[in-house]
Amino acid sequence: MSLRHALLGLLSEGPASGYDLLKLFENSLANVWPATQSQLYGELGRLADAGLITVRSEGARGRKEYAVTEAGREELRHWLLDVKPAPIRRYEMLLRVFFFGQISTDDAIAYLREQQQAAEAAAEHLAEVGKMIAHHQDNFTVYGRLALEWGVRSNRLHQEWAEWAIGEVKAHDPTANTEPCDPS
Amino acid sequence: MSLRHALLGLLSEGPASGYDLLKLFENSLANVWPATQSQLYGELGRLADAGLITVRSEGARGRKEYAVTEAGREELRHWLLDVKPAPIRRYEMLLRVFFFGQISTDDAIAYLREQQQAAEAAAEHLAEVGKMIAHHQDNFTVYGRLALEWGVRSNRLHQEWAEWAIGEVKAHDPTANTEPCDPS
DNA sequence: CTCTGACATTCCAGTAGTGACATGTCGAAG
DNA sequence: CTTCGACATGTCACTACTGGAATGTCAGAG
Repeated sequence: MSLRHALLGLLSEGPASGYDLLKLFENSLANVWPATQSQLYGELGRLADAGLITVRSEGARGRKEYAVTEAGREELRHWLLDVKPAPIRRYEMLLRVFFFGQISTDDAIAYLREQQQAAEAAAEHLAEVGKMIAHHQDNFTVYGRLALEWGVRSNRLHQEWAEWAIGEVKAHDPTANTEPCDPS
Repeated sequence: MSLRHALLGLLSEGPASGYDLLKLFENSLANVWPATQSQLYGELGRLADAGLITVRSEGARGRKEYAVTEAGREELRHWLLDVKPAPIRRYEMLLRVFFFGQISTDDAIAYLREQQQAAEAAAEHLAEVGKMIAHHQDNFTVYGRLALEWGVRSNRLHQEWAEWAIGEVKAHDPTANTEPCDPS
């Protein structure tokens, strides 16, 4: 049910069409809550049915400009203040780690290296986002920067963990690599 | 499609029934990939239909003991080696941060404090898991500890970020109450 | 004038996950 | 001998999300 609130939040900053919202999503919320076009339009319809938003005007090309209603604003506040965010529970990347026993030590290390590189790439992407929004000062961007910093730190964690995990895997099976291990 | 591979992975360590797998899940994989009972049984059926696992024997109370087939082992290896894990993209917690403009600074800070506490609680939970598995030495546990360490670091990140973000929010609106309940 | 590309919406089939319910067996304790 | 809790599986309705296709409008470039 979070897309619903993401849309209410975006519309709280000003009226917009489905198409506008789709564009807005791309370089902001999509980083923390992606949504496809079909999902977005569907949700807008349901939101309108529920009276949380209204069609403020119909423009050219069938464009419908939506605006939040008072009920919508209320719902958004309620969600922000009273509903606890669901913690993340699914980590496909970590799931595989449990099964390292099924592959060779070298393959496991290669997997971890890839993860490290993926985090590096993600860090570059975030740096770009940071540059793009560097001169914006709207509410949305100001607070979005908090999320951005989370991303930066998260990527660092990812990289450092992978480094450490490679060490652990090597220590557990020293035959895989040049690093010797004490034969007590 | 990850539950499929989680089950193949569990069965790779030895045959088990749906019920057994459900229990196994609880204190290991559920931390990185939760699944409900209905999902699990459903997936076992599909896995058997696909020939990736077979019913090795039927015991008392309708118990069906499943074992991986060669095709299943192959599929698991393929997934481990060739399929890139999907990165995490949904952070309900961060989504709300974008909308801090809709609530008071004090409420935003309270939200971040709650997040910090949630991370603390999660850290305690992981510490317990760590204690529980301290003396196990199976493959599963050994590699699971890598995932556990990720969790520990992740919680630390969560807490430190929240601390930092509170500072940022305060800096952005200095009228907010700075030391809420410290009478020193 | 025509074509292209951005604007703009709607619908649909399919998959994954949730939560609840229904059903039944077996061993052990009282 | 009954009842209770662990064992054990199956089914259903619902929601969220994915990916793709279909449809059409309008402005500006050539």
